[in-house]
Amino acid sequence: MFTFSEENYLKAIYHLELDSDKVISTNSIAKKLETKASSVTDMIQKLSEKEVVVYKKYQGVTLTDFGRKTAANIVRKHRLWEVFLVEKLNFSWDEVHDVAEQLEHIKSPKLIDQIDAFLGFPTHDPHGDPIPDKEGNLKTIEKSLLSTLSKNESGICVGVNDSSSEFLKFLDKKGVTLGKQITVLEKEDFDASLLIEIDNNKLSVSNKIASNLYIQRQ
Amino acid sequence: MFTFSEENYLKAIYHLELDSDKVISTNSIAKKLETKASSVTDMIQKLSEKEVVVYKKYQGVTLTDFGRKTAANIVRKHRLWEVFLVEKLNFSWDEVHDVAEQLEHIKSPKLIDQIDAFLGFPTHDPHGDPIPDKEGNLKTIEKSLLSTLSKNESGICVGVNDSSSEFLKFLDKKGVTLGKQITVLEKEDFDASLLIEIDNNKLSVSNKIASNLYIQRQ
DNA sequence: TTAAATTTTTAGACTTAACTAAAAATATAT
DNA sequence: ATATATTTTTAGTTAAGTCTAAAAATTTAA
Ligand SMILES: [Mn+2]
Ligand SMILES: [Mn+2]
Ligand SMILES: [Mn+2]
Ligand SMILES: [Mn+2]
Repeated sequence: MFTFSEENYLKAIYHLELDSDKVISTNSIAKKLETKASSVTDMIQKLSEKEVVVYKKYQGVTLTDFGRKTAANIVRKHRLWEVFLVEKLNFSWDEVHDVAEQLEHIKSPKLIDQIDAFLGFPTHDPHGDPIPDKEGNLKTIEKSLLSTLSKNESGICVGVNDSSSEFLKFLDKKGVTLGKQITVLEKEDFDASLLIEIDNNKLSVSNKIASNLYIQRQ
Repeated sequence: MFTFSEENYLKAIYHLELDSDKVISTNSIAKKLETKASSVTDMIQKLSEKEVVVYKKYQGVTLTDFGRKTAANIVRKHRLWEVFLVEKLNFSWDEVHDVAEQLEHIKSPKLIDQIDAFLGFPTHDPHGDPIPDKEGNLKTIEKSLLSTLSKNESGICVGVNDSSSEFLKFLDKKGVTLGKQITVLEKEDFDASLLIEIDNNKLSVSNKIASNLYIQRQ
């Protein structure tokens, strides 16, 4: 079994590997966990002892298969709990992350299996992120940042890149939620902002917004 | 905020106070938490600093109002989670305690309020124990140990004194569950065993069983 | 009421997971 | 290729929570 701290390190390394497929540096882990590089070195050495990461001094770290599966399982729990909170307990998508950060560490295989079944085996969490299966596999859907769409292209809003509470609340205010159809009406060269159509309304979105919204092209 | 360890100490003291209404000794806490008296002294001093207990060297400990409310809230969470696991996730009453021991430490007022509402504001947990309200008050129902009933008395099974998995599984096997009507047909002087009627069946129960089952007389 | 037994506290040590500061290794730039 | 900058590791502290062993206080028994 792993401590909370070990689980958080595993999850951080897992996420870093997913969006870089390179060896993960001490510093990048420190940045992600808002801790010091020296603390990371300590923990990495322990995780290496426990055979969840492969580590050579100064060479960064990679997850072993066992480590990756362990990490995926934590992410699985995190995302299933987020679905539960939204679907069953009337949480909004900007409120669930912090609670899920706690709930993901609860140790009970039966509990998470039952939550999964209770929710009807969801495949994605409230932010559009895929839920790893029990073996740790996740099927990613084809999705593109809104900022990469051309004029007149359209698609369905399927996820967010930034899932901070601020961004999510902003989207709520603008009426942008997952599942909505979006069409790019204009692209401004000047500031890379977009004029989009959503719910038969025109909405102007900055490049910052557009580079944090995932669209499934159609 | 309190650490897991502090919360467990608070809960232990709370339970000890409930079934003794005396000042609580260092040793009794150590026994309940399966730890050493010296560790208890350390922790008690910290809890005293935090003003959740009143402590004078060698004089034992009592909860302050704030401490009692804090402890009751942990028990509230524990029991609501137990109800959730049984009612919504198909756990049996002998499986829920260990998971609830973890879940009771999750910090999110909204979460527990929503669970409470989702469950329809239950008043008792799967073992018949009362669920403290948000102010920490618990209303206890009139109940007696089965062993205290006389011949020909009857009542409803409303709780267990021992909620170990072994005892609960044993009760399941014998068909004894909360809500069932029980009538005492015979009391044996020799070994204090009882012959009871339940579901139109006769069942012989030892004194050990009878002193761990709560009955609401009728 | 003194002695023995029990309970409780203190002192000192250990583990985990942080931190800072300094040393060592690696990467980058001249 | 050498100097500089950056990254990473090591060494040494700290705090929380536990432990054992010993001292102190309290309770019980003679
Ligand atoms: Mn999240
Ligand atoms: Mn999410
Ligand atoms: Mn319980
Ligand atoms: Mn219970």
